[in-house]
Amino acid sequence: MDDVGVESTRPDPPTLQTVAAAAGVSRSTASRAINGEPRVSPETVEAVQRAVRELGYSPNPAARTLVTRRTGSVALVVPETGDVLFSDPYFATVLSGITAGLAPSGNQLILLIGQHPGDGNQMISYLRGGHVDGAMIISHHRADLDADALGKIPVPVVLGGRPVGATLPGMPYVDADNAGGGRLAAHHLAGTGRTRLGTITGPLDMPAGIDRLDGWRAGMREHNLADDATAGGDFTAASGATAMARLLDEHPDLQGVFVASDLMATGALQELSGRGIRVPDDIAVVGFDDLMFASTATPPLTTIRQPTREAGRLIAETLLAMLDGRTPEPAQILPTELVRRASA
Amino acid sequence: MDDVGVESTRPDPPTLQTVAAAAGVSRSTASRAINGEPRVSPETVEAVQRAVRELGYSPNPAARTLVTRRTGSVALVVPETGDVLFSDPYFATVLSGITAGLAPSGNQLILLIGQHPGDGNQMISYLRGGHVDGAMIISHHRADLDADALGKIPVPVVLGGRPVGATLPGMPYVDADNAGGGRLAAHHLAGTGRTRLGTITGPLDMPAGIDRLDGWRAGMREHNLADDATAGGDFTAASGATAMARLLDEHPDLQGVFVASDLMATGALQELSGRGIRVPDDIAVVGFDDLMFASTATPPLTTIRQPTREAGRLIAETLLAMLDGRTPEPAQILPTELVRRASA
DNA sequence: TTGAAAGCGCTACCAC
DNA sequence: GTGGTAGCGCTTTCAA
Repeated sequence: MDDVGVESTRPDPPTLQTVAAAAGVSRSTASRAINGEPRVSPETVEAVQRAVRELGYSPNPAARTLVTRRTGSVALVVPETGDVLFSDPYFATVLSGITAGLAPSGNQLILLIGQHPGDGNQMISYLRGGHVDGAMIISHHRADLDADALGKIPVPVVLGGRPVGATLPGMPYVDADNAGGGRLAAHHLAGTGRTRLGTITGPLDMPAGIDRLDGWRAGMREHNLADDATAGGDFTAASGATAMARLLDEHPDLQGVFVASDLMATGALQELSGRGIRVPDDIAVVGFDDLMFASTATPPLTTIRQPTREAGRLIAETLLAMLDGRTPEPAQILPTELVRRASA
Repeated sequence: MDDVGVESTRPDPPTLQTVAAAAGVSRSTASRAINGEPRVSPETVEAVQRAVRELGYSPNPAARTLVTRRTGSVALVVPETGDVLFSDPYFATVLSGITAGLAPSGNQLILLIGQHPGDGNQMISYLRGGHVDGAMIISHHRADLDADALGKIPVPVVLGGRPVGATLPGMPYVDADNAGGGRLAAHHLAGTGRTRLGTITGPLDMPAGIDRLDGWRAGMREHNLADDATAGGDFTAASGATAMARLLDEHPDLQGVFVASDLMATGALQELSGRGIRVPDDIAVVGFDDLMFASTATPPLTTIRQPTREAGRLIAETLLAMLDGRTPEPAQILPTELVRRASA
């Protein structure tokens, strides 16, 4: 046994060559056996598999990507800072749907999280670099979607949420029926006989913020009610409390409020409780999302349910379809529904 | 202009060859210019950069990785399901530290999240595949650390948190002084004259759970107090409430409680408030972490602060040092301190 | 069913 | 300071 190189330097990992030699076949055949191609004899497959096992071989992904032009991974882009991302259960839920949808394909999910607000375009350069086969972009704000920049992404992209302020040909999106949900909230609150109603909106540079407000206003109009009582939030609990305070100060006669997310609604409930205002007796509250918080809030939240997990799954499946060369629906809208609990 | 190929098929992206030709130099020179190597004439650099810009060239990462044997990315492994991950601000904070620590190196962070509890070993196979240059593993449970499996990872690994139930040579870790923090909590509560004290622990298959309990018990012994009142949680708010309920039922004379995380403490506070028990008058509460929740809780939490963000940064920097060929300290322990607020 | 050989795009060594 | 050339590990024609 030659023992060159006394240094305990890490040995080179086995290559396809090593495996082929050990199995007594050529590299080509070894490759075919490993990739499960049809025309390989059973005993050859067996021999190769044994060699793989014994050598602890695993294919070099870079080499494979170089020739197949497939990386086997897709990106999930979230142009929010980690703080926001991790404090809203919406993300956990949509992410679980995405991983579920992606699972059968064996693709690896690469999560790109914003470091600083507004560096969405920096992420886009990552997508252009050929690191991934496709991408999903969720929770985007208007500023994140520079149509020119997005257009240069050389891989399929699916959006979670309608793009706002940009036309993006060939870039399908999956969204909930936010406007329909806003209308549902309006109808429900108006249906209780309350007439002085207001809303706490999401960020108005996001489709989820804009469309829920639009739906709410449409509903108000249908009931001939004023739609002027609004305060803006940013989907965080703190902003919900602040907005609630402002709404109360400006409209002391308020009887009901539609809050555009459950997380903000928890903040609003806290503000109401702090002021000794009873829910729903004094003011009725309707939320949006129906995740976690809604049923455990005090009182349990009446809310508009959107199928968040299902949306995640659909986003992933749509991307997989595109990777497969199929052309998906340009827009897939999921229904929302009212869930009655105690708060309204 | 030849117009072969009528099909509007996506044109091949430019390669180094294309750039070199456009700049009137060889591939070698173009490569050096692009990688900022010293010995290239300024005018050459200029010409190459212009060609890059005009062609919209970006280097093929697979080809680069194949020859340099560096992927330019590192993995963050979190063997928790998305739900847990996204509901505890601990992760947001440690993640922000990690991205900050990684930033100067230009490495891309790849987040590997558990899909099902206990598939930590599946992630390990990803690490073995040569996709990344190194890895960080945080929030690991005993079951996630199979020493044999980890030993086969061919890249540097840094652990966030002391490994439990396994000796892992060459695998450094960064941790807070959890035991010290537990003792601090014991001293503080005992120092208020309360004698009937209990604790809500974290998961006892995690170092953070074990060590905080050990420290607490040591502190209790030093004050000659009984340490039998304990209930176990899993670091979620819900488990904190459940454990608090159990503790109250089993020890009606309880005067103070140390809860091993702020998130669990919020659950405990809710349970106490629901039973009409006043904090700190009837029962004093000390938490652990000092993130977000602690100061906004009702009442504001007295807690043991650990430098979470700093830990994240240190984890990243330690990994970078290893990628650089340096040998880091096998263990880096960060100090904890008592933060006095209203709850104890 | 198998093997030989070309080549994916890039870096790095060597000469000049 | 620059160019030629070999080769990273793999898949994929093309022949046999």
